[in-house]
Amino acid sequence: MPEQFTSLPEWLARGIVDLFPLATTGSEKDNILAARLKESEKNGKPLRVKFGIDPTGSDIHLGHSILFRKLRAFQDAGHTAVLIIGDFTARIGDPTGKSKTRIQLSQEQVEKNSRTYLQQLGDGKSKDFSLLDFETEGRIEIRRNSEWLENFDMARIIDLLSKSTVGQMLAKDEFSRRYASGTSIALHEFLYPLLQGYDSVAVQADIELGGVDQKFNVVMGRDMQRDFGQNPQFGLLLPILVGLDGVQKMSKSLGNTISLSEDALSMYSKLEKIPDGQVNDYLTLLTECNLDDLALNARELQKFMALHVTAQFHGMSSAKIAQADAAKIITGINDNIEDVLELSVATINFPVKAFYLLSAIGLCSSSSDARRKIQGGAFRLDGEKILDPNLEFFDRDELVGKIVQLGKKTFRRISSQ
RNA sequence: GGGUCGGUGCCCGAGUGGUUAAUGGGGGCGGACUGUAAAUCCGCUGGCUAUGCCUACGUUGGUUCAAAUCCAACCCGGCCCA
Repeated sequence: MPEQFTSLPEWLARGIVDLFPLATTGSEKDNILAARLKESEKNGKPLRVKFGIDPTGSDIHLGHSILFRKLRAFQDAGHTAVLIIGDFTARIGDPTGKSKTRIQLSQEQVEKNSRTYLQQLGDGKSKDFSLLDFETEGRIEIRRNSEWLENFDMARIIDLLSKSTVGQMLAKDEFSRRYASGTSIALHEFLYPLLQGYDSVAVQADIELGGVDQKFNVVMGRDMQRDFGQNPQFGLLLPILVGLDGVQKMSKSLGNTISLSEDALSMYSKLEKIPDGQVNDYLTLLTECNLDDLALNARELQKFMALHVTAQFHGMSSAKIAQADAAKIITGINDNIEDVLELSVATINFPVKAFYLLSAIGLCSSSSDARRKIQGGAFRLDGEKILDPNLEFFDRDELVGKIVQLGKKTFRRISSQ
């Protein structure tokens, strides 16, 4: 743990890369987060921890989960998670990390995404099996920023705009890069950081969580709060999780994600392939495991990490089954995999050709794709490689109970219905 | 608003009247290999129950036997000028 965070409790300090303000002298100690936590404990007033999500997608992956885990840690310590659904700002699109103007989403789409998000975070579930605590009174507050942004009038907007400068905006990494490279920057994109900053004012945040790429926006929140006469929030930044490729950040558009909704086997299989250099980060950011006790070689460490991360979402026993199954797949002993998803062929009309089957069943994205995969040797039925895309199956019973394998990782057992 | 350059498949980027789903690279997927992986090598990388038929080079029309390639209008972007 970096030295400057040692005054913080372990649950809070774990994994964080930046915290501000960070007092360096005794006279400023009121600004220190540690002192603030103690004070809150003493007067029994929980801190309001802001975290904003833009409902621009519908799927939460492990990369998102590190922020939610930290938010949960605050909840468990008795504080209030203020989850802001950026239903209004999503319609602008956060320019952070974007090389081009984001497409503005419709209100219906945003609403739909929000619901899916909350569901995945555990709304309605027991806190023991969910990412956030929706159960305990006072631990969560869900706000939509359309609540206060929708009815901003022009005077208000101008007032907000006056609080930042073109220089400040152009100092922001993405903007300067885009400006320099001649990519368009629409004016409304400048509004995004200001509005996210204003969210902090609206909910009177004490702390804001964010990824390191959110620093600009979080700092803007502090500026806004100061301008509106509030005590500026603390900024607490967590690293960006690197994705499956081991290089780029985990992000849906890069296709290198592990989604929270994945089944245990697929989650485990992906995790055990995380490049060696990232395994420690995964352990730090995605588990509570104590790293000091681990004296494992690289491969064992990958498996250990994969097991523990998977266990958090599926339970330890399912994770262990996934581990055993994954080992069988790797060693080529595919016949008695326990935890294979079932696949129905009830809607298929027989006789059916192999390529059409794979496509209709949803394992391949199109029938052309299925043909290519089969010709490339990716398709096995009960371990037997099938290379002819036109091979016909004459009736259902011929297939029921068999294991369809596509590539190395995808296994499905054909069910009777 | 004026001038000018440009918009090509997931991305970058060739092509500039005529076999051809469109060179090349990246990414992705599949196969081999291996400690899973990475690296390397090989293959694939629009769609269709398909040995043929569709749809594709910003949009819409036009010229032509033939257009991503020529023309027109429109839409979008960069730069310069206002």
